[in-house]
Amino acid sequence: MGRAPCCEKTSVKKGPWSHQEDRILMDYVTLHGHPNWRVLPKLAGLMRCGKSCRLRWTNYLRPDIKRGNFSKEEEETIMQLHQEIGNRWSAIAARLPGRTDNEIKNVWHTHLKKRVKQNPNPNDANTSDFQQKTEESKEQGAGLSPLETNSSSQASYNQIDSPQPSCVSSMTTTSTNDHNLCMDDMVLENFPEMDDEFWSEVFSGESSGELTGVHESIGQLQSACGYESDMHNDMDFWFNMFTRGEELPQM
DNA sequence: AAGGACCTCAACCGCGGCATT
DNA sequence: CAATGCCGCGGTTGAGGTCCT
Repeated sequence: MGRAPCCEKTSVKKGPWSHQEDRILMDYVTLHGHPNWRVLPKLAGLMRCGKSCRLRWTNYLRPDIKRGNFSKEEEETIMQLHQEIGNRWSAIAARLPGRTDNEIKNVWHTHLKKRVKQNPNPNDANTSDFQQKTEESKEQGAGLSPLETNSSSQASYNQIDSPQPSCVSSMTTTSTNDHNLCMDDMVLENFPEMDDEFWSEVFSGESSGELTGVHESIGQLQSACGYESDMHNDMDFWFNMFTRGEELPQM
């Protein structure tokens, strides 16, 4: 007997995620967590396979994802770890906070593999011709890296019903604009760890109305953004924070 | 300016491992 | 212990963007 299909292929939507689907998934996971990916789409009202939802969440919607170009340090780490443990992307991702295995895999296949091929010693990788060439070509191209181009073209993400994933990247692709505070930098400074536990804690006290320390910080952040802290506004608040790149005030 | 070649990366697929029944 | 179900991983694909001629 073969393995049962992960979902009913007929009634399942495939392909790029729409803005609305992102919102539904994010709202649902934020409120209820993801105890069972298989039934989650049904409960959330999404015409997606559970796997697809999990992938979307882990690769894009998760709030602790760091986006933007990989730093040299990160690239070196990837090359070193790859040399040590091979194609174990998830293990490598575990050593690079905020990076996903998919992202690392892509970077490996598109850049690092070639670089390593050309220069097997990772320590010398920085000086390889390939990297110079790559960086040169990146700097050309209208003066924007692909990601920057991406995020700028998606600056009006909330107006476009586009399946683009970089709702988060518009905030976290930082460096060029100090005014656009990086969500990671800003929030992580205030909150030690934003993992699943964090998020469940964030919303766990909603019904009781009890504010934990985390809630207080969030409350401050929300009021600084002009939000009142109630259930409905929490939803809008976090949605805007993570998907629309709403600018954060200094705390 | 056009269009073909190449590159990037989001998303899908299938499989293995582990937990549960 | 076998069957079943779910999750997570790694490989692969294909659409869209960019570069080159």
